[in-house]
Amino acid sequence: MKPQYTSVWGRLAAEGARPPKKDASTSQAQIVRATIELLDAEGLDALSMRRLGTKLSMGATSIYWYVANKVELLDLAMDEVFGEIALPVGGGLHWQEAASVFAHSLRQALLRHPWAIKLLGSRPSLGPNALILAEKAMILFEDAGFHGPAIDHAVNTLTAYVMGVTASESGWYEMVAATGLSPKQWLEQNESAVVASMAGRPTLHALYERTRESGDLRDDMIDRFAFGLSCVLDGLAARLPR
Amino acid sequence: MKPQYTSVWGRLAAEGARPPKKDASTSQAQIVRATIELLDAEGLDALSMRRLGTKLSMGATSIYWYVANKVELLDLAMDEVFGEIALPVGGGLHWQEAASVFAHSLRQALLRHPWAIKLLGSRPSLGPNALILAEKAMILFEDAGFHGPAIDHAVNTLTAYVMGVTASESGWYEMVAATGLSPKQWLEQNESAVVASMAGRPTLHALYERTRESGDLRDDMIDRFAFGLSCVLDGLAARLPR
DNA sequence: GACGCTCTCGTACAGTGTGCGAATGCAATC
DNA sequence: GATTGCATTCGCACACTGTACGAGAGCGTC
Repeated sequence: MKPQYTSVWGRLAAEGARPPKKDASTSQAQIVRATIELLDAEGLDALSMRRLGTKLSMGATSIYWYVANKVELLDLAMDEVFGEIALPVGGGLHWQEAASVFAHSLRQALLRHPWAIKLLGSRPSLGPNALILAEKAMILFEDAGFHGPAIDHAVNTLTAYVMGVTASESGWYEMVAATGLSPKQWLEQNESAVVASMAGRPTLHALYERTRESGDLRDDMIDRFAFGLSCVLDGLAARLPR
Repeated sequence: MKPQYTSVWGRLAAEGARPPKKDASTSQAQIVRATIELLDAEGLDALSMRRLGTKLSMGATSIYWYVANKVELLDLAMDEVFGEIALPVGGGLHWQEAASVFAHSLRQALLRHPWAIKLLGSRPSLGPNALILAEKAMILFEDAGFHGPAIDHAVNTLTAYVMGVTASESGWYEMVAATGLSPKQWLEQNESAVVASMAGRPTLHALYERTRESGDLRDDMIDRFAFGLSCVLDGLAARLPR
């Protein structure tokens, strides 16, 4: 039975101490950078190999010399995003502060690259930057005093929360952006529809009113994020063995 | 400026008290049901209008009589999933128990329909079942004693956590399933690659060893889920005004 | 000059979502 | 019963997708 590679990383590792083949790897880096630019600017659906090729002034199929296929390219782009995320470990910070920095950094990276959030659910992250980050996260909670499986559980709880909030936040932004309206305009324009659908749902309706009247929606989102984050961190602290 | 509909729900609400046109809506229900069957059985990528058409014994383009386009169809399917989720409210349960039931139910629904998790990040959920669920969730935390924005924050914290863990859990299952191997086999087969990539990352490596030696991976996943869930619930409880 | 290796790209194939317009079937009206 | 009109189906076409294939270009080494 031949081995089944499920990602770039598996393939690379299996090929052994890979000869980096300098030119090829720098070209690959350029391709990945262009990919991220295109994704950031126009979204996941706008990325096609042909468009990427013209952006790079090369034929669409030439890209395949540096990259096995489109999902591998996306894996590489994802790992680049993981490289942007800060996790200050070993700097004398209290673990809750370090975890908070990490959480905010993760959220911001995902909001900067909304396409990344859609890919997160699709495939596990096993690239070098993702592994470095995972290792740092585990060290963070190990130093905090967790042991054994609890380390893994703590890391997962925190990242799961951040990924979850950020996914819905970014989904909301994208939907609004798709109409070309500002969030405030969107709320006003859809007022009748939303209100109608909320007939008989007073609690939801009250939330809608609060949202519509609030000042800056981005600020609300940050408050919301901070609320949940402190819940998670408190819950983790309560599970620290003493 | 003509209104920009961003989803089925906006369009339906704007069309006013819609004449349900009985035949059409039952056919739409059949289409949605077939869609979900196809998605469950073969995944998001396998859903094409042509395949769905043959499954329904109709031409691909006939589907467009009942459904405006593919993303609207997916919105409808998503809302069906929301309909499967239990949230026992007003039954005399302690709020933490009810929240826990909800969390497990949400996780299981998403694991039953792994495609749904990938769509969750893409667009906000505004279908009728989603709204009912949101309303129930807000009532749950209102009854628990939260006030004002904290109600919304509590709901979001809990659902964000569940969505986040479940996304990575299901991503892992999908990746393993794509190789046709069992999770145990996958770990064995990829041992050398994984271990190599974890050189110099002792903490991560220790996690890998624990995972590889553990009995049932599904059980581990449930433990992990329960750990984070209790963190979140504890954190929420600590924020209850008293 | 001949080889081999790295790299580019044109062409082609099978597939996608969906707009359009012609065709069908069926119910109500004359 | 014939005719009209509407609901519904569907074949075709278009522009587009990822990528396999194979022909070629440029270049360093014998």
